[in-house]
Amino acid sequence: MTNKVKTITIGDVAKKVGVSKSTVSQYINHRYEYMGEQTKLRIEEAIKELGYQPNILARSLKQKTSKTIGVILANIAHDFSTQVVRSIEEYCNSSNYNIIVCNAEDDPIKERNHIDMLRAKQIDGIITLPTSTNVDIYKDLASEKFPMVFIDREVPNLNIRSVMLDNKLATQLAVNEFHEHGYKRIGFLTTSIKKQVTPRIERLEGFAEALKIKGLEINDNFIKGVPLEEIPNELNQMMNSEFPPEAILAGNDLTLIATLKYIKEHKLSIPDDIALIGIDDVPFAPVYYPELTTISQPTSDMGKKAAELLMKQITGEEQSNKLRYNFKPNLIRRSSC
Amino acid sequence: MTNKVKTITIGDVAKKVGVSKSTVSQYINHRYEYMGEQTKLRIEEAIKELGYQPNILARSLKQKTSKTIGVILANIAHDFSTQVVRSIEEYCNSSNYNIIVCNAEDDPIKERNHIDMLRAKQIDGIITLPTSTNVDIYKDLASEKFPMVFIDREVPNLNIRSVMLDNKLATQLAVNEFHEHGYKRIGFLTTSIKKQVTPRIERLEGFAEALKIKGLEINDNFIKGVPLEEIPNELNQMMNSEFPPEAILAGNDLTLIATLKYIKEHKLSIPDDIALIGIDDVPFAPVYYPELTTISQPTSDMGKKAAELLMKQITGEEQSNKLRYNFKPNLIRRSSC
DNA sequence: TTGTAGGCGTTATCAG
DNA sequence: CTGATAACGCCTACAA
Repeated sequence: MTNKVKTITIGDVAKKVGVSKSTVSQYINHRYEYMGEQTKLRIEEAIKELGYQPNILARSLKQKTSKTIGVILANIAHDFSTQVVRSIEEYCNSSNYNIIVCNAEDDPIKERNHIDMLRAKQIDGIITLPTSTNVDIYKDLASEKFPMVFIDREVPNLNIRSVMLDNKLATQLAVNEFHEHGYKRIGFLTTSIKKQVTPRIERLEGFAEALKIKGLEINDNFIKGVPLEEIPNELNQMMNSEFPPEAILAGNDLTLIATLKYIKEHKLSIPDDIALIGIDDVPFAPVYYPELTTISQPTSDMGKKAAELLMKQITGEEQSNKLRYNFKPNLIRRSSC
Repeated sequence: MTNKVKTITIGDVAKKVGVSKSTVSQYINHRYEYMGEQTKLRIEEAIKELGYQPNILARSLKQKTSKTIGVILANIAHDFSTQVVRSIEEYCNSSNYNIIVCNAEDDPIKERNHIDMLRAKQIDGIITLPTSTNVDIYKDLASEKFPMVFIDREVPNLNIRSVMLDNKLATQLAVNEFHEHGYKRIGFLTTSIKKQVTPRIERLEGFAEALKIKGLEINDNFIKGVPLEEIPNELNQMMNSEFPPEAILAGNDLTLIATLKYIKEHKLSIPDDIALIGIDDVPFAPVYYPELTTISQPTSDMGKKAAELLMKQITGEEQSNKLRYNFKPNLIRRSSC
């Protein structure tokens, strides 16, 4: 075993100073009000000398709050995830909360394990990013009124707040942009396989609606949600159909790259052979040839909002009944369309 | 306050079944050996009915091990970081450990806070990715023999294992590749401002050595480690010098993108006006025009190794005295050079 | 095979 | 202003 130095406790400090544990505890928790200046200083010194560090576990056990929240990511590989995590962490740290980040790798089993683990660790709340299709996991938590916020997912009848992109608007922005440039046959590709999940539904709705408004044809063969590996196949089918799409909307960063790969391999040119817009403003968008037009999500605002909502739940602060917090996507016009 | 459902404990289960707490504890810890099949089943049932979940905090408090390790990232924005985290988590989860990921945002203060927090939470070990320059923080931990592994950083005389890229080789691969293509004046740009830190030293050494071997000139003005924002400036100076570099080695993903931006803005062409190699195989490298030659790091192997080494320290398993575990970079030849 | 008792390190209550 | 004492939920001897 590792030669762990004997853990030094509040008792050791107390003994050294010659006061009781309670007094030291007061000190640690900054309740100096009725504390002699002398004792205060002596405790301070003793703590330094002994290198004492409070055991948060013990505190949490007693206080029934761990000052920690869990963040479950569907897939940490998406830029969106890491960006959101950054702002969640920033917000939480400034409220003296810590976060435990979990990566579900798009695997519902892992997701459930993570949730169990987090609960067992007595975390005070959970922020979840879009994961798999199994939303029912969360029903129990919801019925216990366990503090929880979703990002990019809504579950009906569950009374859980969601921080969402305005998905309809996102696809509409794209379609309108395509339309302005004269493209008529527009495809929509994404890796989301979750048919029933809000973002997908909304994006499709927005997509279809926008096409309709512009008087463009809706072709189901050009609208696909498939695992990443199958993107090339789908593209192949689309592009080899009689009237192939002239423009493609890529649903996220990974889809975008897969599409670019296809385009490159088939020596197509953007936007002449095929126009392109990606949802998520990838870091290389402005340096690509041509520069890529994208729809950006306000990731850091979204993360912050989620953290804020969760904190309010945890602390029991008053909050509105609003269940959905919509964030506007932003079209960044560059040259791929 | 949130209407938390009364937490149900091991005692509740015991009461319901009509046995003692210890028996239930036995069950939870899979020590069925001397347990009646009956009791076992009844406990199982009771646990389900009550929805009992063990409180890991309490357990950790008793057992003095939290089955959790901390991972401190210098900056989660680097692809390298997230990739490493993924494999660390994978390894740990399979050993029934959890990880707490912290992002220092390149800020030493945040780093220190994270360390304090992690220790207070009684984590069993720490894996740290390259952070700031203040290595002394770790000296205390080292002297306590606190389980710890570095990635991409070595600290002399500290007896802490490090998982490293073979940095010398990385720059040599690049220089050799440049040389083979006939480039003579080669620049090296990176965001690392930590002068004393191993990777930087090694990369510079490797870089200089390789230049020397190839009989190329070493120009200090072409070798720069500056904050990301200043990359354009540095490039500007280099490119406007009398004999500007014909090739640039970008030290990481962010530097690469900044460099590409400069190149684009100045309408330079790759590799004719300027050849380019990036350390870190960015996801868009194969779809860029031209495809980008990169030096990839075996991120997932490195993460796994780090986790493995840490676990051995934690469990006290025998291990070699080797302090540095070197991983070979890999040149991915594409068309930017 | 199961129960009892004590303790892990902290905080809360209430008395002094 | 400070100190005893009893929890928090769990685990581990040891006893029965």
